[in-house]
Amino acid sequence: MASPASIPRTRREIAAQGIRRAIILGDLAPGQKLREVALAAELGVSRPTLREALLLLTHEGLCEQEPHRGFSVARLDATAIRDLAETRLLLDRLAATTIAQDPERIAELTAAWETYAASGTDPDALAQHTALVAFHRAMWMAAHNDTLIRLWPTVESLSTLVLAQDQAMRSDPKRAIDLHRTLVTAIASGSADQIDAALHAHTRQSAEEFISSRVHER
Amino acid sequence: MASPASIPRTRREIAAQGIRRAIILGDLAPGQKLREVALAAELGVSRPTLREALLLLTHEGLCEQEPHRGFSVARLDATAIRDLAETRLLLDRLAATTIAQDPERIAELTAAWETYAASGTDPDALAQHTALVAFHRAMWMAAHNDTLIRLWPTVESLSTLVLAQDQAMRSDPKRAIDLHRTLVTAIASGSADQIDAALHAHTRQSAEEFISSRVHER
DNA sequence: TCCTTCACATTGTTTGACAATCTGTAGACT
DNA sequence: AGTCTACAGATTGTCAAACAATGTGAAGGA
Repeated sequence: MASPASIPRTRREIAAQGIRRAIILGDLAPGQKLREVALAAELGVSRPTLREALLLLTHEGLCEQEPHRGFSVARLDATAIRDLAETRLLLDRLAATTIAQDPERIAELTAAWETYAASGTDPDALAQHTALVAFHRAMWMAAHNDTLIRLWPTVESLSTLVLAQDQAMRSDPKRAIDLHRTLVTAIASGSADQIDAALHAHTRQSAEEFISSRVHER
Repeated sequence: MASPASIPRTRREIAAQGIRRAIILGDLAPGQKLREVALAAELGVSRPTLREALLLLTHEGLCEQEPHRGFSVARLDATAIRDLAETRLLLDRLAATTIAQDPERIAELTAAWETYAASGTDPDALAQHTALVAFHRAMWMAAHNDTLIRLWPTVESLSTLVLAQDQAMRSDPKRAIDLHRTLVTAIASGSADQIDAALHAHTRQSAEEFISSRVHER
């Protein structure tokens, strides 16, 4: 979701949302070519509008575009996944430490976690994913850092791609909720060490697990 | 420049480049509304193509779009500038420490600095800006971190906006080159403390200077 | 003076089309 | 037979013109 908090107002946004959904659900596999006419027809929008949507997704990182070869669903290798984990760790820490300095922002974060915990056990994979992503987005927004807000769409889509590439990533929902509660608690405590520990447990470990679960690479 | 290293192959890219240039040069002021028909005519492209270009710039952060109110040149307040400085500090450090671990990457960085030093004193403001930006881009690319590469366009455009908002930022070119040589040296030395010091001197101090130089805010 | 209403301007989107480029296949050549 | 070349089809990049939806500003009324 590029404009996540806001309800899509334009047909372009609706189209983009539909494609994101298809990628998350696995209906569009990484690397798959996206033929404009067919997609436009399927989504019920014109080709120019579809192209605007695809361009949006390309900039988010969900799609790729080569001149005269069109758009395709982006593909991540193990290195890219590790890079994402490393970078996210830094930025998550920035968000976390910023939040930790302001009780009001801690309250925001706690509220976000409660929302997530309430709907994070939904049996539907998409709903689960959406809830988890919403929590992380809320965390970045709670930091009230303008640059983080701008960088979020790219980070969100990269994360989504990682999840979309392998169902194995969607492991135990309850364990995930616990993991994030630990993070919220750590932030509320204000202890830098606790925050670091929780973040490592969260981001890095997840990525390592994910990579090691994949034997083959292209 | 969203696709900076590559020569623009499509008319969309040419249009985007033209708009970026106008913003950097100050021909398009922050906050200014961008009327599609006029701009399209001026750039010699059709309205749909122009919209694709504007969408690109919007995602980079150079422009903003409100539904049915169109596109305008983005505007940054003091807080946003400080946020950018803080976030860049983190990511620059990631790039720097990554580079420091590999002699080959250090060589890449050094080569980039030499290129920058050679053309950084150009009297033309645009050329100066381009050279400086190219150095920073090269630094992020030299880290070979996939996520950094993806995040760069956004960071670059935010930085460009900061520069575009005030000519005062474009201070002494020679001093700037020295500042960056210090950074390169620090990275080559591999000392984390030296890297941190150089980065602080670079990013943060520049931003603070910039903010303090501006009395008024909107 | 302030608010409402309406015409105008601009955006969001569509349709249809054409040139440029890519892709895959069939035929020519070694 | 295997490899290269040329062509036809498919797909993309771009354009032109148009219409509906929404925003904006000015004229008129309370």
